[in-house]
Amino acid sequence: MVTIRDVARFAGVSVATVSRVINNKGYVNSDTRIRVVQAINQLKYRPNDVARSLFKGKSKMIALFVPDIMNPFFPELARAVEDVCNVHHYTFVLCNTDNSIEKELTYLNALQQKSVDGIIIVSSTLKKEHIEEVTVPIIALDRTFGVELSTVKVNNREGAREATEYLKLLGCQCIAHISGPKNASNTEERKQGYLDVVKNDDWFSCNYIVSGNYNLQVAKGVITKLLERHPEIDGLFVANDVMGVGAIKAAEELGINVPNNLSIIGFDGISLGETTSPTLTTIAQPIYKMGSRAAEMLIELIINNDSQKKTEEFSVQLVERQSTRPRGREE
Amino acid sequence: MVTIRDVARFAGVSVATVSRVINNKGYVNSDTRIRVVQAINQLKYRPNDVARSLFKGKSKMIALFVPDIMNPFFPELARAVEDVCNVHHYTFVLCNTDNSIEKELTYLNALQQKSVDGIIIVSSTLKKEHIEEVTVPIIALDRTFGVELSTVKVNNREGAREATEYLKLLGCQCIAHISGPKNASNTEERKQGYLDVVKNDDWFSCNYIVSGNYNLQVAKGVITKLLERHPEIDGLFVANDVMGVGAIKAAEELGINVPNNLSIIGFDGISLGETTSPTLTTIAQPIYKMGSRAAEMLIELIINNDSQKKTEEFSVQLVERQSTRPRGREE
DNA sequence: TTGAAAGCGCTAACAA
DNA sequence: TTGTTAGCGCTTTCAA
Repeated sequence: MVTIRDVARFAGVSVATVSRVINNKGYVNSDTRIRVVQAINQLKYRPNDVARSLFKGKSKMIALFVPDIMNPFFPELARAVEDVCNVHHYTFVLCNTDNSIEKELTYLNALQQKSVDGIIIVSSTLKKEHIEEVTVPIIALDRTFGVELSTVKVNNREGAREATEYLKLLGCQCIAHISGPKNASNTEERKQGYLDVVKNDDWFSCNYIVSGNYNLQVAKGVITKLLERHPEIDGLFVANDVMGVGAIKAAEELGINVPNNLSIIGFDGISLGETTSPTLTTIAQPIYKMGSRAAEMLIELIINNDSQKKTEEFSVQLVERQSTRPRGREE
Repeated sequence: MVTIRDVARFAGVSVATVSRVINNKGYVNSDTRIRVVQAINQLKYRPNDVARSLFKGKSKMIALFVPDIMNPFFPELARAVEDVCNVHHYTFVLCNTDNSIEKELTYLNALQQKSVDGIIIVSSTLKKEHIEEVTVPIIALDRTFGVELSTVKVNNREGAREATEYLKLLGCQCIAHISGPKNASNTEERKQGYLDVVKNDDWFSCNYIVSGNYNLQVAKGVITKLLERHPEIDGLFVANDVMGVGAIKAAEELGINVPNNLSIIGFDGISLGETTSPTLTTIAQPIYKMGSRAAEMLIELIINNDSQKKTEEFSVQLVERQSTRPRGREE
């Protein structure tokens, strides 16, 4: 391995001068600089980032915690974060947590030992006491957890209202809601948005809310049961698109025509919703933008170590596809 | 930050002794050990991995290159690699290359500066000369590129043969092939497998092979044209599932009934193929196994620095779903 | 069984 | 404008 000493020797200068050249910092005579640059090129010298990290106490690495990269909502988020990392010369570390507090804590420890500069976290399980000892900057993404942190998310409640109102507008008379896992903050927000719209309706009953755990198979199962038990349901607001696909599958197997006899709307706007038949109407989040914004905020935080917490809330957008249709207007 | 010096001072020993305790290496009196352990716990000491890396010249990090994590084939691979990393206490770095040689070279450089211990690469663009200067162990995954490296892949040619023969068995009289991008090694292998089965048939013509670039939209476009121009086609072997979904969509829009009038078989076995309607028959790869095996091989390579190259070829499996059906047996 | 000290490759304070 | 040197926190040789 070629070190800064080798370069210094080769160019006939001190290591300090070489350091000045490679960091473009401090006074260096232009002739000297040229000699150094030539030496660097001749020797194909590359500075050792580990040594730099040791001195600086920073590693130029950023980590992203997601429950599971195999869940199709997360790759776009990961991609966005990585792209921003790239621009700013950070290395991107990906951590799948499986919503396990143990894994999260293990990662938190390991990453700090590696002097990771900052972490973007999608979590439903972390609590205040776990984060308190963490000294690196953290951004919460997609959902909050019991800690006050700078956050990037969407207005879930409003999006859920919009979804439910849209179903009403189509003429749905009985709208059920498939919700996410209890501990996720956005589960509650989306459920509230749904309730805002329907809770005072005559037909409404709590039985129309069931949890599908943000999981396709689980959702498909509970939706099948729900639709069998309640044939009066003609609208379904499903709290994410993965479960929305489960809803379409469930209806298909039950022989219920979507959208003629049942309108289904999801939440997220992942591309999976475009591949089903019918394609899935949804409340789309600006996923890529959220990921990249979170990364940018984190990098700002790393640089300025600003202790002020701020939440950036993006707005969602209704994307009309084939799984919804006005009641009584079959084709 | 608590350092090894602090622990040493607190325990009344030297840093060498503390080092011996935390690494469980060398002689340490059991009383001394207890004192040190207590000091570590009291002070909540965590060794600094950056300092360790600097000394060892290794970082306990592994990187994975994929074209784009948003392509649904790659998350499972990434997940597998990360799981294995976890078991062996490696940190997992994800790099999206977009099939760009510039990005790949930039990553290769950056990662070496960070003393990354090894790299798993899915690439169609890297060449011998780019890899020659790389000193860290590398494993090729999913496809080969012009370098002799230890490799984990499936027997694409055989899988392609199996797919095409399956279509023949169903009674297809005219089978087209949608291939991947020219530069990917598995594109050629799958195309060869297809040709093995059909090239001597009377009906066969090169016009039945078109490239869809492993991309849904591109594939959908070319397949639409192909089916319009050649209504005689009754079987489609599509070189990956993403394009297979494009094929189903194209047929749907053209009003061609799948599987009654056209059988479609994909390749990969990603779960996306289960969400379409009809679901996609496919040649499934053991994706998770391949990822985890690649990671295990890499870690072996890191430890033993064995220079011997070996290729592990997994076998594929036909998964019959709804997009294929015997000719003349409509339901 | 333990400790002193060199050194991994780099940066930055200080001196010249 | 340049060089000397003290660390960053750790591991490991060598000597005691």
